[in-house]
Amino acid sequence: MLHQISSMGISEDLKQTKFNSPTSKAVVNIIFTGNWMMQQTHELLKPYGLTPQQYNVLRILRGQQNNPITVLGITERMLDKMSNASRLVDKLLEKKLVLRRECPKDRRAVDVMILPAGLSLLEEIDQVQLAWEKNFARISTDKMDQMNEILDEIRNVFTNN
Amino acid sequence: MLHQISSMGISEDLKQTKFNSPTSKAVVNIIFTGNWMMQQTHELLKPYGLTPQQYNVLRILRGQQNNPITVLGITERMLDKMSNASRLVDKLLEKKLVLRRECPKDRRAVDVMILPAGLSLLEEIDQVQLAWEKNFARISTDKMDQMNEILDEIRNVFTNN
DNA sequence: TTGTAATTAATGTAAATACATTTAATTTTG
DNA sequence: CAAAATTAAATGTATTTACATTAATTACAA
Repeated sequence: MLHQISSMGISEDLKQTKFNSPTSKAVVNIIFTGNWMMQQTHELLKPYGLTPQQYNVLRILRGQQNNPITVLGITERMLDKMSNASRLVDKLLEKKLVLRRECPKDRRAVDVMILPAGLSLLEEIDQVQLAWEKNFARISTDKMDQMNEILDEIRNVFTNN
Repeated sequence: MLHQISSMGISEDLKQTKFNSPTSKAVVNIIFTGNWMMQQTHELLKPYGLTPQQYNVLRILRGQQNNPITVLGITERMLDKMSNASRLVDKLLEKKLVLRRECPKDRRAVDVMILPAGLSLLEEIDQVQLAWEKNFARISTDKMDQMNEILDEIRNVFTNN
């Protein structure tokens, strides 16, 4: 069960705030909705003892399909690059969800792989995540596509010019 | 139906990721773009010695138009509710950007107001912020409006049912 | 009224984060 | 080859965060 942290008030405030332009509003709106979405995810993960960052790392490991990935590789793929992949892997190791060993090709590097326990935990969470996403069913696929496109475009403003 | 997301605009690291649906992608995309946007804002604010949270509080205070607001009032309006408004106000006080005094109507509460120094700092930042937003000029106002509408709709899914 | 509940802000704290530094291994250069 | 530069991961640390608790005041109910 997800709890809303009195979004009524904040959403209201966002509406009441006067913005100079749709762009000015978008900047605040994206940050705000991103925080909100992260908070929702956080609540969803709590029963499974994972932080959103740990979850993100686990999913990256799953995406490797049984191939090991180095700590640096994880860092490059993380949503929030500033977090410390080393310590996140520590946490996952404590929970026995991943395996860590020296990389044979380069002894500076460390290979990390997801364990079956990690995979089955992810599968369990997948179910809940999917069920939760049904909350958005009333928003059309077209709209979601549109929004994804615009978000991508917004970030690209800085990458292609 | 599986949607293969073509992600021209998606950052390098998310590019490979396959999503099961536009909604699944949207969840990650919103969090990721929110982090990205926050990071941009953070860089923009660094020269002025403000964290994004302190900046947010200052803007809330400016929005009060010379009326005091309590610490609780600030908390309710903050983008990230979990931060500690009390300590944020402490920081702004150290910088002599705000005024804090006991609320005469309720001695439990504390009134906070922005000082002229705070206002002029905000005005300075406004200039830079506005200049930075010009980076998004090539994205049409219509698109920004669309996106704002969809983001609002996404959050509202949980408030109206 | 008086005691109980509630609210408001501040404080305590364990953990997480941002960022710098260190250590070890590898690559490059002279 | 040896020295210097670079790279990868871990570690140190100050700050921030999330969350619980406390202290003071107000509201409320018996």
